[in-house]
Amino acid sequence: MAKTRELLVETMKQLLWERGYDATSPNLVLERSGAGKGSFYHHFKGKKELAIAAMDSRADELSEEFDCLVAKHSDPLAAVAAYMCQTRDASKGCRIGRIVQDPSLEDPLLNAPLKRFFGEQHGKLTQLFQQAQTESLLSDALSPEQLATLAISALQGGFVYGRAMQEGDVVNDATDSFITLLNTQRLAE
Amino acid sequence: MAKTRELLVETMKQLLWERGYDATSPNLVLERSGAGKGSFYHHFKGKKELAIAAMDSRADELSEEFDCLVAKHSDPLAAVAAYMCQTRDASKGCRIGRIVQDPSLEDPLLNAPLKRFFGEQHGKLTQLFQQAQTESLLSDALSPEQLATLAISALQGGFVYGRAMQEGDVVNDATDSFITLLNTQRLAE
DNA sequence: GTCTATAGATTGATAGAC
DNA sequence: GTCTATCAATCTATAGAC
Repeated sequence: MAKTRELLVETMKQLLWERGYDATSPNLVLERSGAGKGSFYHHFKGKKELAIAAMDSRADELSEEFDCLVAKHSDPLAAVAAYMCQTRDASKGCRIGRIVQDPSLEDPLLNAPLKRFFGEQHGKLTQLFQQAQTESLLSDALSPEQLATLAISALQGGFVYGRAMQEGDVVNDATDSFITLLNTQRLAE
Repeated sequence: MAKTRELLVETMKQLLWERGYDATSPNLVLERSGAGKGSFYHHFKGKKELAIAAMDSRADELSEEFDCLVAKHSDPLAAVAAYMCQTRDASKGCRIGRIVQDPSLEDPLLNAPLKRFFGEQHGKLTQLFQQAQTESLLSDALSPEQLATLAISALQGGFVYGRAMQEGDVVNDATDSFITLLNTQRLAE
């Protein structure tokens, strides 16, 4: 079936989340998906190509989740808060940021989906903060770009810190702290 | 010489920084240090034991750096700012946070040095923020613990985001943004 | 399009001479 | 305390039958 390709991509997405790129072998993908080696190398040139397809798919999925969540809020700062304060588990790691530190990710081809995702995410957050300032909901002590950078970093760093401390909840302490600090910059209407 | 052990630890520290734990093979340590396999397995039970020694050494080194820097500032918020805004390079990664996401770091023995370091760092930062609030230099909109969590996360997340974007400077955008936002919480004297 | 068998390199670790 | 030679396992990938 043509679905074998899709099955391999979905399995790779799961394994990239659980173990990252370097620690995920083609054998592991095949064992978990039930596919055979021949299928794998028929659909993909190798591990790298499959991983790129999986990361692109993951990036699209997370982007869509973000857009859906933002669409539910007319207040741009409420949208940011809703995004940041979703319940997460640092022991599992970020579905996409999890991979960033793998040595192989220095390869520009492998890194491209990550760069695209984080770039787009930064743009979307910048736009929300920009809108909040335009609507006089937010002080201009920081630029929209600075706030977007800090939002992304607080989230990604919360995952790192939480995993190091072996406490999955810590990632939400980090995001909650960011939102609390951000709320001190709200302007009265 | 007894210095071979020390040489292996230093080489491992460098490689853990450059490549993390899983991607660093004993062979690589030996090749770079010039030591032989016999020496390695004479001084250490294996890769894991060497890595723990290297991480403990790194944690002590970074802790000492932090203490030296803090000792130079009587204003606790100036100390935090000086620490956060040191020039860093995300492409190299954090000398210790770099390793957190490696799959093998789920092993509690391997993770212990990281947990110790980040725990201590959080304690020291909490104390600085606590002191700032006691001296009425800082608003109490956020607890000292929350601010410490956010400081650590902004730094670690800045490394992740910067590496994903392949722009080493981005880590300092993240830390600068945190300090700028923190400074809005300074109280007039 | 899928399978099994196998290749060649590298992994972490051990053996045994010196 | 240090060396070289070697091990079994695993890695990414290929070959070739069906």
